[in-house]
Amino acid sequence: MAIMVERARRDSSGDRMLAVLELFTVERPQWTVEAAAERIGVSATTTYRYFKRLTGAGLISPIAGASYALGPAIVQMDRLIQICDPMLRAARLVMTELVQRAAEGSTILLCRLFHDRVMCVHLVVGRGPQPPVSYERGRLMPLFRGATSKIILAHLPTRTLKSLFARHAAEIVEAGLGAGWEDFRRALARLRRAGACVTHGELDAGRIGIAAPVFDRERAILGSLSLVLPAARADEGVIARFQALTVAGAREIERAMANGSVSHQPSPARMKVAR
Amino acid sequence: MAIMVERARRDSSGDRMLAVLELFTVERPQWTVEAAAERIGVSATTTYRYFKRLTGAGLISPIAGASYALGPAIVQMDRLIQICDPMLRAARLVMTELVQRAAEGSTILLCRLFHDRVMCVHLVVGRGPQPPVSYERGRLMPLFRGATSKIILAHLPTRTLKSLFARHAAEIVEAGLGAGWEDFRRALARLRRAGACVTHGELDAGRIGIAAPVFDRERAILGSLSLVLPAARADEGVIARFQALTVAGAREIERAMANGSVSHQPSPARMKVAR
DNA sequence: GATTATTTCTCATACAATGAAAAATATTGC
DNA sequence: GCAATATTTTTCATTGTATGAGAAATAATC
Repeated sequence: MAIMVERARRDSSGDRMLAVLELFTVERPQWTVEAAAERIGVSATTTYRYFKRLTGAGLISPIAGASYALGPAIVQMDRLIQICDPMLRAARLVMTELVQRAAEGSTILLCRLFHDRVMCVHLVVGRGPQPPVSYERGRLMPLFRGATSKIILAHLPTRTLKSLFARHAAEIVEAGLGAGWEDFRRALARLRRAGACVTHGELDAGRIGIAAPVFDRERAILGSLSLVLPAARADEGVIARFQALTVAGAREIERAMANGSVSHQPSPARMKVAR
Repeated sequence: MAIMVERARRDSSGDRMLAVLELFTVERPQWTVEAAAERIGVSATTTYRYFKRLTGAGLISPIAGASYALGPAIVQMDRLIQICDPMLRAARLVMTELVQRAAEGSTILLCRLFHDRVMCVHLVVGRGPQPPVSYERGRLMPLFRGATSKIILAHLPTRTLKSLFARHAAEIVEAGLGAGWEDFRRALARLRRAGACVTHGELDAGRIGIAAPVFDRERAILGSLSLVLPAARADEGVIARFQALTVAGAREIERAMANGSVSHQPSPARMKVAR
């Protein structure tokens, strides 16, 4: 949740109520009113008011004594995303089919671009024993590392890339995406031309990532479909074959979105990204 | 989301920002600033401010043109619940094992009591073809209907039951849980004694629900474990056998919680419920 | 690169959030 | 079941910040 906190700090307005939500982390998933009050620097009275409102909205829920944890609205809204996100809807079946055809020990990921962050929104674990991938559903992925993110990055509008480069030049250089703007630009153009991105052990040691971009009807990038497989099983031929499968999967998702019972979410158009 | 809306209306304070979140429903999963402004009766300027804050917290995220949908923080926080809720952690394995032993066409549900609502937080679908259960993960369940809810209800503190009865007498009568307070009380006592609740087609026609209560270390009710199976496969003997399995599963969950790597969420004690 | 759509900024006003202490309500211990 | 304690809500005067209209800036579209 590091990024969320960082953003909150930047937010001009003193909206401390939403800051309460950001207190809930894996390290500390429950908070008392008192502890939260101290942490956000507000009186107990006001914190009681915040907790009451958040509880009313179902975002948090009381448990044990004076403690609160995240509440039912979170689960409810997550369901909404699962049901209504057209990309996720379309991808579900494609991913299940793809994983059957992939190597043993493979995992399929669907990642989505949210504004200027990438997150896994669906994951299918294939047959065969395997360690979990480190960026499971619900963890923000680094924007500049891993096949998944890189292939998305490669298809962001130039405007966006420029501002990203300005803000994250150091990270970009470190990730080996180019030493300067022109270099970066050329590296991404190469990825675009390839139609997919293959990385070796960038996020998880001993595993290969193969990612293909997923576009909306206006050809704007929505996210990516990735196949993660153990490096042990992969020679060049295998990689080439799975790359083709992944790209085909991405195209299938796009087709399913275009046809699909688009009853719920109409037409996702261009994605807005960091300025 | 009906209940959430209802609560919001009751809330004394004019916290219209959280009301924005409640606009996002299955029927309408994306909103423009303009539409939301009109709906909640606030100027466009203020609505832009709300949207900006919610976006900053990751609760919503811009897509297509002027539209917004639920954002990455929802998925993040849902992961937090999945990882940190001790009951859910403990139940995962138990449920997977239980579903193997259950009849074909069975589904296992883990439901949690949140304050005064019950919601499915984990679901495992067994082998064999079967229609989905109507209360999948993330949908609030009716408090007075279905085995899942009834067995939870039966173990709420008397105080709580009294206030629930006062507020929902009509519903309780309609659900056949008793015509008056004493009747209601006795019906619940019977359920408690039975140690489980079995219902026939109360939520889904043609299906039987078997639910066992799950308690925390202080013996306060946390939620329930349910087995849903097709009525076609169930005679009395089968039901008795699966009831035993379900109860055993609930006990196993409790044991796992007690032992379990309780690193994250310490000791969930007494559940606070509606006054 | 020009036009249009979307978002942010500015600023005066009013309304609502805030904190301390008291009152009410739950929870716990006996 | 009742007393003691912990937790939550209310009250009320004060300050502060949210609010809306329009202008300015920025981003999207052609």
